[in-house]
Amino acid sequence: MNAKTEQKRRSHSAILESASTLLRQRGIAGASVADVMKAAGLTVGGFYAHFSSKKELIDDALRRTTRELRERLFARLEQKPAEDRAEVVLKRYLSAAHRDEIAPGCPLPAVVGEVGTTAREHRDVLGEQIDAIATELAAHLPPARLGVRRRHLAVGLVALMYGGLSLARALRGTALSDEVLEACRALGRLATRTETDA
Amino acid sequence: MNAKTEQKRRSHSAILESASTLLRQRGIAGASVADVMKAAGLTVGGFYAHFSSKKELIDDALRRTTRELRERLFARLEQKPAEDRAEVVLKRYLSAAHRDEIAPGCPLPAVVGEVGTTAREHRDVLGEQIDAIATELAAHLPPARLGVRRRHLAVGLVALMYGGLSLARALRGTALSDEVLEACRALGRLATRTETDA
DNA sequence: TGTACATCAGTGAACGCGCGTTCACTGATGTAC
DNA sequence: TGTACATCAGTGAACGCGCGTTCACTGATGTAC
Repeated sequence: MNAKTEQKRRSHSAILESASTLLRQRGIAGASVADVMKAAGLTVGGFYAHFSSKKELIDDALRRTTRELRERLFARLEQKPAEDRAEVVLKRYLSAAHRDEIAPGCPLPAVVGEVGTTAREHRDVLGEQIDAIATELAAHLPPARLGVRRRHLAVGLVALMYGGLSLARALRGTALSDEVLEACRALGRLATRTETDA
Repeated sequence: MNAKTEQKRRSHSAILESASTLLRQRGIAGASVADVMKAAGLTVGGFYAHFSSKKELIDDALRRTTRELRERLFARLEQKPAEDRAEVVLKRYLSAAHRDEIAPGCPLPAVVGEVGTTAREHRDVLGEQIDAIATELAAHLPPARLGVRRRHLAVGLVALMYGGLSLARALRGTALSDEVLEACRALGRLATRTETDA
C-alpha cells in the first residue's frame, strides 16, 4: 500500500472517529459536516472523497459507536456468576459515569429522537443496532421470568436502559437526573432477579 | 374585552396549538417559527408580538402538551380496581395508537434527545414536566414493591414508558417497533404486579 | 351621529448565519522512460 | 539516476436554502370631541 492510499485511509478513519464523537455529543443535525471535518484536522471540501453523503457518514458512525458500546457493556462478563450478569450490564449502562462521559458512550440518546422525527432515513440502521444490543443482552438472561420470554425481557430492558440514560442526560445537573438512574437500576433488578432472590 | 384584544388572544392560542402539534411531530429544531405561524394561519413577522423568543414558545408548548398527556393518561382511572391502574396507564401509553397518532400524544420522544444535546436551555421545564408525570403515576402505585419505594417505581416506569415509545416511534413500520411496545408492557407488568398475581 | 386622530395586530422583506453539497484548483506523491 | 508527466487527496470559495429575529409599514379597530 503506497503512501497516498495509506494517507487516505487514515483520513477516512479520522473523519469517522470525529463524527462518532460529535454524533454522541450533539446528535445528527448537530454534527455538521464542516465541524466533523475540522475536528478531523481537514477542511469541508474534502468530505465527499470519503463519503457519498452525510447520511452514509451518520450510518457508519452509528454502526461504529454501537459496536463500541456493546464491547464495553458486555466485556469480562464471564468473570461474573451467570445470574449477576444482566445486573452488571444494567449497572454499567445506567451509571453516572456513562451519563457524563459521553464521548465513548451510547449514541442512542443523541439519535433516536431525531430518527423518530426529522431523520427517518436512518431507521433501518438504527433498528439493526438496537436488535444487536438486545440479542447480545438476551444471551445473559434466563430463558424466561414469570412468563416473559428471554427475548422480550431483553428488548424491554434495552428500552428501560435507553430511556433512563436519555432522561438522565437531558436532566444532567439536577437531582432528578441521579434519581432516574437509580430508579431504572432498581426497576431492572426487579425484572431480572429470580423470585428466590426477592 | 374588546374585539382587538379578543383577536390577539385567539391568535396566541392558535400559535401555541400549532406549535404543540409541530413540536410533537418534528421536535424543537423541526418546529420552525415560520412553519408554526403558517400552521396558525399567520405570517412569521407577527410572532414576536406573542412570544419573546422561540425558547418561550417551546417551553409553553412543552407545559401544555405534557398537561394534555397527563389528562389523557390518568383519565377515568377511578372506574378501575386500584391494583390494575398502573397497568392501564402503561397500556395506554405503550399502545400502537399512541405511537401512531402523534398529534395529541406525548411530546417527550420528540424533545428529550435535543434537550440532552443541543437544546440545554429547556432542561428545567422538561424536568418539571417529567416530575409531574412521575408524581401523578406514583399515586396509583402500592407504597413499595420488593423493597423498591413507590417514587422510584414511578420514576423507573416513566423512563420505561418514554424509552419504549421513543424506540417504537423511531422504528415505526418495522416488526421491532411492535415488539418493543409489547416487551415494555410485559416488563412494566413484571414490576407492578404484586407477587401473588404471578 | 360624524369626523379626525391614535392604537396596535399582523404583514412581508430583510439581516446575518450555518447548513449540505459542488467544483476549479493546488501541490505532493507515483509512474514511465 | 534523473526528468517529465499523471494522479489524486485535500483546499477554499461558492451555490441555494432555511433558520431566528428585526423592522418599516398597513389597515382595521378604538377613542375623543
